[in-house]
Amino acid sequence: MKRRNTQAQTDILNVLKATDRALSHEQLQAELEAKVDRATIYRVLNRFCEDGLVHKVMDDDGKQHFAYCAGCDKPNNKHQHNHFHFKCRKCGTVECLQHKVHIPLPEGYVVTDFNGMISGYCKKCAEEQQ
Amino acid sequence: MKRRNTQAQTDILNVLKATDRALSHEQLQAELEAKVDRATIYRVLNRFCEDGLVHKVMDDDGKQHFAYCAGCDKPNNKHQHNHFHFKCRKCGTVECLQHKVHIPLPEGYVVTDFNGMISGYCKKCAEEQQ
DNA sequence: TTATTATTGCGACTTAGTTGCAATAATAAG
DNA sequence: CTTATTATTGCAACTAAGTCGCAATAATAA
Repeated sequence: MKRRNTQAQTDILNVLKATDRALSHEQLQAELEAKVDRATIYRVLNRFCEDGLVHKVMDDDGKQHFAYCAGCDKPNNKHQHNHFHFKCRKCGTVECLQHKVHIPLPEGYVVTDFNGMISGYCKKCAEEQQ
Repeated sequence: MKRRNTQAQTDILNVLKATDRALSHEQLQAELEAKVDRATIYRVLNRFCEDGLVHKVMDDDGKQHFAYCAGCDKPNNKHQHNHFHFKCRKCGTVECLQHKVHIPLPEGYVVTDFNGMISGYCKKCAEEQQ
């Protein structure tokens, strides 16, 4: 199953590369100005995840967000997304936090994925709040 | 809006108290042997969350899980769920990890919620794996 | 230029969770 | 104990996110 170069894919990747945020499908579609089909966007994003180009984060409403892998660790060719994300309850942006975490696991446990999400108010929205 | 004591509520709370796991709606319903309506279960669980009796965790498939608050911090009457959860990809159980985390946030940011989920294989399933 | 097959778009579908509303039942009032 | 109040329940309908099958399209290879 060899990958092909398509307009949809480069468009989507460009949108993701142009921001340091993790975008929801909705936000992505808005940026793309509805030029790409819903289902296609999801399929492209999932392919990107498989290829390690992008990582997926789940917010606490159960919505997927996708971010271009910029500052992700890659020890021995394996992607690691052991950083947290912050979601602002007001403006809805999801951003990657720098801080890397290592959680000690009970003996014998094997990790495959990491999903860390903190919600609250970003500086701008917190100030506007009262 | 005063709370009332009902059968459904005590049943649900008892199921949650009887385990150290975070249960999905599905798992809970199985334990209850379908005696309680789907919508009611969700409503009861959300009420428990509001009252700080239970905490909600999102797994990386976007599914909610609920756990009785046993080892949760309560500094000045405010609940804190700053611990991680581990979800086994094979048996599907979600358990609370002891390790508490503190993530440094950019200045001016305000935290309201914390959701940390690690996926992989628990000891039992990891051993059975190969 | 043609053949192969990955990718797309469309629509239908699934699953998790929510909501409106009438019926039920826990508590308060008499 | 009886009645009134209203929180809670059950049901069905709904919503929203994400997936899937399939025929049409379009990258790449031949």
